[in-house]
Amino acid sequence: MSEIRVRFAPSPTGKVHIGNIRAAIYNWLFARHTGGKFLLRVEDTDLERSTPEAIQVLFECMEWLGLDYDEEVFYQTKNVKRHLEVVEQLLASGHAYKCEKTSRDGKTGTVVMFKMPKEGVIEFDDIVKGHLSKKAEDIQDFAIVRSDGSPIFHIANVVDDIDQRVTHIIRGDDHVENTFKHICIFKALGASVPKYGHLSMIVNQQGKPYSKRDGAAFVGEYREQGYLPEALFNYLLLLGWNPGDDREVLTREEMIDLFELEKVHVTAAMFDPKKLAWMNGEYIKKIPADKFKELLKAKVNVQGQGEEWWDYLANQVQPRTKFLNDLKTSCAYLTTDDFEMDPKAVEKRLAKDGVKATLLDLIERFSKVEKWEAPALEELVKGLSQGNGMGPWVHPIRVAVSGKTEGIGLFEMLQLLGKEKTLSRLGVAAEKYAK
RNA sequence: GGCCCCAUCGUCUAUCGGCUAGGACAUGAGCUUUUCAUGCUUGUAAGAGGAGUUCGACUCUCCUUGGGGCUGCCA
Repeated sequence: MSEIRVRFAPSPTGKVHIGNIRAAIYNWLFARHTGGKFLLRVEDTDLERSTPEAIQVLFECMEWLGLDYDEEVFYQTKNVKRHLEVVEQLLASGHAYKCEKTSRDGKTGTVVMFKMPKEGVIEFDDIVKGHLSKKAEDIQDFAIVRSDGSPIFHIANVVDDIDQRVTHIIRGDDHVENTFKHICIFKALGASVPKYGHLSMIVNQQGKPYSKRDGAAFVGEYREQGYLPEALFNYLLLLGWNPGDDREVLTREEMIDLFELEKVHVTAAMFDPKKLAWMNGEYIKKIPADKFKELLKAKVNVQGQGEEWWDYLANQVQPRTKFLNDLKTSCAYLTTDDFEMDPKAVEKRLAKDGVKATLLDLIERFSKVEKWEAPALEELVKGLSQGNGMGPWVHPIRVAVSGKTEGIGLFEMLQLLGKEKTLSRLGVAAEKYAK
């Protein structure tokens, strides 16, 4: 019984497309689930785009998502000699022939063509798409070596899969047609044909392949925007697969345990940034409190506060955060007195008749408070409202103190700011904005 | 044009012939006697169309329609 071996074989272009990385995720999960090996092959035959930097980006994306691979990285360019040897073999056995051809851009030269069978049916059982077949006559001979002598994808891909002893090829839908060709190469070489699983595409709202025009299409962009790798991983996994019950947020262990290629969907899936955002929030809530506090400290620059203060803030902020990158702006009022005032908020809550009097009254009352803590402050304002809504007090305070209409609990916010800052900001608001 | 594939709420999906068609995101309403980017309750919302098989079809078959992929000296 030979072990299961799968590979992720991207061509490094400097960016890793989400559809591509989903294929990597499925390969990885399949390998981990079955106890097989997950291999990384860099198809770097396009010398112009395959720079060391581009390969580095690939590695970083893999690592960010926790896609660790077994065995050494396999570089396609290092196997060119083998590719060409195999072509000689095909030439000798009559499975390939040389031919004069004119390319699209008008260059004429001699290429090596693979000779397709002229009759019969080529078929295979795709693990996700089911039985697929095609008449041999519907597939034309195709080039495997360019006129400059370099091997083409089809031959390189197959030879590498043979050399890496790949047993299952899990890749994008766009390779289905190639598969019929590749199977013929495997057979011509007397090699065993691997099993295939073709993944549907990730599409945009128009049902077209998801591209950079539709939003963030590359892994790096999600990283920059402050998405958690676990959230992207989980979301991409759900785009075409589910555990068979209502669970959606899954631990890595559950994913490995439950993943089955047979259950992967055949249909294309539309990418929904909103659901990803929701999932990111779910993962942010799962961050251990201590770790979240450290992340918060890194994003929000406030000096001279103790651990207790940070714990309190983190506790307030964590459940309301969907993107770590938002922390800096959502907490801006804590880091500087020169924070931005939302004009709409000012207009709605401060620039109204009577607000000035309210604020001045509050300043007077607040300045008498000795124990500057949220519950006491809340009691005070509650007393003012006399059982009616606290809106007339709460809204102006919030805007005066933070410049926004939204954020953490108001009284918690005041406690965190401290008495002095609260009073001075109420004063500024009364002078500058209120009527 | 030719070949191949696909089709359940707006979106991701459950259903492997018995369905009052379930869940999640989004969205509407309400509650949490302050904010919401938290939490809870709740509403709207789906089987493309047509034949057939069957006691019974979202589930099986065929056709139509619609969508996608491929058709390179790209991968």
